[in-house]
Amino acid sequence: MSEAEVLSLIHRALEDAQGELGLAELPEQLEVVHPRQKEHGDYATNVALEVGARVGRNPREVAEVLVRHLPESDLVAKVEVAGPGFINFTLAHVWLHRVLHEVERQGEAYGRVDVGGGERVQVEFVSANPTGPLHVGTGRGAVVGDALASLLEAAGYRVEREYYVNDAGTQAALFAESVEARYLERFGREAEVPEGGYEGAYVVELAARIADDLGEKVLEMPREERLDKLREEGIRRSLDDIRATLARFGIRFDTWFPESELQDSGRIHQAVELLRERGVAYDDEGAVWFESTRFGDEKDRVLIRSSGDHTYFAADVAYMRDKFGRGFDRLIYIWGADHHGAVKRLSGAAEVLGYDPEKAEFILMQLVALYRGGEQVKMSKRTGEMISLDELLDEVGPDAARYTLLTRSTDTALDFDIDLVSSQSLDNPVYYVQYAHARIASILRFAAEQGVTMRPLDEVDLDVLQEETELGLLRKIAAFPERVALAANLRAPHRLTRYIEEVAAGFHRFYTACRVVTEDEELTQARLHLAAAARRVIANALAIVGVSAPDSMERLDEDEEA
RNA sequence: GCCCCCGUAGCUCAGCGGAUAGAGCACUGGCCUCCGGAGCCAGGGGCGCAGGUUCGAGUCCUGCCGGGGGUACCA
Repeated sequence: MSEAEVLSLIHRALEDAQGELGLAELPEQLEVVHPRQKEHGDYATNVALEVGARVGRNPREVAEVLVRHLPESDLVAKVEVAGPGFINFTLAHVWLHRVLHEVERQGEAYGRVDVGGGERVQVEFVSANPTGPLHVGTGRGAVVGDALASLLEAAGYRVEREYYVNDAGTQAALFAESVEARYLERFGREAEVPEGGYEGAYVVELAARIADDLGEKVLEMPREERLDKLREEGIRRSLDDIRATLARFGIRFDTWFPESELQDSGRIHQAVELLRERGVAYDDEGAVWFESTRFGDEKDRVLIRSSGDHTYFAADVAYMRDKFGRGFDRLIYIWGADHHGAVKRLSGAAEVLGYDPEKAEFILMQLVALYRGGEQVKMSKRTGEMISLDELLDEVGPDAARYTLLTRSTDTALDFDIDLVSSQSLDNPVYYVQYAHARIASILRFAAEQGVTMRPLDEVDLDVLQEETELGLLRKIAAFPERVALAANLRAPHRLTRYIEEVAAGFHRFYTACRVVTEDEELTQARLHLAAAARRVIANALAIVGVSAPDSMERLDEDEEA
């Protein structure tokens, strides 16, 4: 609202002054920003700079003209022309006080905005092969995908979360053979994990569980039937494990979409044939190829191998058709950066198939490098040398793990040192913001204990909130909706964790400078409402990123053994 | 070679084309008769290099240098 109000003032001034400025057309895009320097007010606009450049007049003069034409508003305390020609708006305190009413009125919904317009968007994430436990790298995708989905919901999109289950390709077959080997060994038979198969201890345990559940009956099956059975049993159990791990992170999916469904229904081959009809697929050396060089790829890529098996890419094309066919307006893929090569291909295919490539967004996450005690831990699913996400959660806890994975831009590679995050966990910003929340809860408890009852906001004189730290906190609280919109538009959940830290810092500063519960009843009432609003914003924002907002935290044990 | 990401404070990272570039950690010095000191305040230090676009560039474009990742009829 705030931005819109200021923008409309500027717009009216522009219309009014159009003739005087000799401006043929109004600038189509007006914008205001929050200046970095406090002295520059709450909002600043650069229109005068743009208009000045366009009509060849000194921007400061233009700014002066515009200011003369600005409509009066009792929400604006001061308007100034500054620097090269910025117009700075300082909001009246009344405006800031008003935000507390807004927070109270909207409650849990405060911060929600509508930039999505109810668009149906599907976020597909994790989608790790169900051949073993999730590891830390996939953890980043899990957390970012889930937080982004929540963020988009808060921004007015209708969101569905989906996990694509690779249960039909080469890896699934290798997995089945690996499980088979361990299963046979379990019954004393000679067997070996195939070349390129899954060597990890996980498969041994999994085979043992299957052997316990099904006994020897799988032994007698013909090979092909046995492999089918073991693949199905193995994948089902892996998915259960994956689901359990994700549940610890608070992540759930609306849909688990199996690749086998695309294969069994013949839709992968259908998709390939469609590409052929559009003239971008051809046969060569017994395989079917996609002309990805048309889309900037350095070479064409195989869709169907000469063995008759489809590649991941072929399934991806069929899968995308399926997604759009289900009526989503927008698809968001959360992929690891190691898959970036597939992006051009797939969006090329989308274009050929008549979809708007803009409607399929790819968010590439740079990789997570895991460290333990300063030493990098090399991970390989094949050899089974890896730290699972479960182990990480055991050591660090879901809140700290989740928050840490959300503090950085997805464009940045992330070094995650387990020892550092767990041993220095008190320095983790997640505790900083949770502490702010708990502190506020504690104040509210204290007030109640003192017999102070919060009056309805309508009966509280908010005008007593005039301290710099009070106003600063109010500004942070007021900014929540626009921060949600920005983070959603940028598809950047880390923008939100940053914001939460700003609110927490704003609160801590306020707390240090201002005592809430005092003899002054009016001031106490106003400050209680301010604190409650800050708590509400922290809680709502933490809910979006999926981190808990505790009402109390365990006290540090000062007497810990030295 | 080609493709993607990154290069900002001693370290880890933010930064919506705007004015005097911010946090955390680390370091130094302060702040509890009172609501939780897991806090607050103060201090030092920084946009890889070279061009270009723009009234204005950490931000956009080109080239170079450095780091990470990808580049299979693997996923």
